[in-house]
Amino acid sequence: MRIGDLATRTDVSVRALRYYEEQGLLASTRSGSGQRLYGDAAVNRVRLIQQLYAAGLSSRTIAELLPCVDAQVSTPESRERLVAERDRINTQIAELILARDRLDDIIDMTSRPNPQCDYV
Amino acid sequence: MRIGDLATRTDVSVRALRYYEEQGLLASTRSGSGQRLYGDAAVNRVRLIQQLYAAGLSSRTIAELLPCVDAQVSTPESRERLVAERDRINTQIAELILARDRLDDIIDMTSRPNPQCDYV
DNA sequence: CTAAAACCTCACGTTGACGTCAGAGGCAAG
DNA sequence: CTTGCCTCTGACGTCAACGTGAGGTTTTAG
Repeated sequence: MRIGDLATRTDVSVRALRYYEEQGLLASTRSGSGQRLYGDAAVNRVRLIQQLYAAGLSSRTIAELLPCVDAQVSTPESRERLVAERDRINTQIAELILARDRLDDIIDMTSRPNPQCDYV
Repeated sequence: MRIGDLATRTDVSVRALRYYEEQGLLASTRSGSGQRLYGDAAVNRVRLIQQLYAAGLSSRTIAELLPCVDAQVSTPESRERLVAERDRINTQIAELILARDRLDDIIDMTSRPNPQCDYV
């Protein structure tokens, strides 16, 4: 498939896909005229990349991680890295839950008609 | 207290505090010579701001929200905004959990000695 | 055959939350 | 009174993940 198809299937922009390649996250073969060609596996690859981005990992970090995923092997260093990222995500989840609860409080607080303003 | 003290107490940079003021998030009185002065309440204010930033809200959104917090009143529009942000955070939490589980899988997968490589 | 749509490679623009440096003034201690 | 730290206001720098346009080639539909 060509880049436009992959973009449609993954709901990621063409520019982003080229960027992923530039960052070493997504490989492609080229047609005779130089157009990028992808196999079906690229769809899941892009989804994985998106998921890792969503988790707050940088291109650089993802680039260092993907070879482990591909080879299904991790060195002590990369494992340490993976665990560190997971812990960071856990921390971030906890922060988000706190913030959400805080927002809930604010919503409750400001939604309830203020007793001091009630009349009759 | 002066800005350096507030920075120390909240573990937020002096530059960030000035930025918050610039964005209308944090008020200060001024000394005769123009230095910013803060009351003790500023500490919690900054913490709230940090929490909302951590939740992914922009300065602009926070600026529109804080008056509601202060007045403990929300208009239908601001309430809608608050609920939308909370939902966004919930979505983000779900995404993070997915990503974390994915990372866990990767960690497991790459940590377990590969059976195909075992010998004797 | 031709026009539209998709693709290519530069390469500069964007955005947000600050970092950082410059140059100048303010303030408690010795 | 001066040394040293804190503070002030600009104002430019940063960084990441793309967006966007230029200028040109390729593929596809009719």
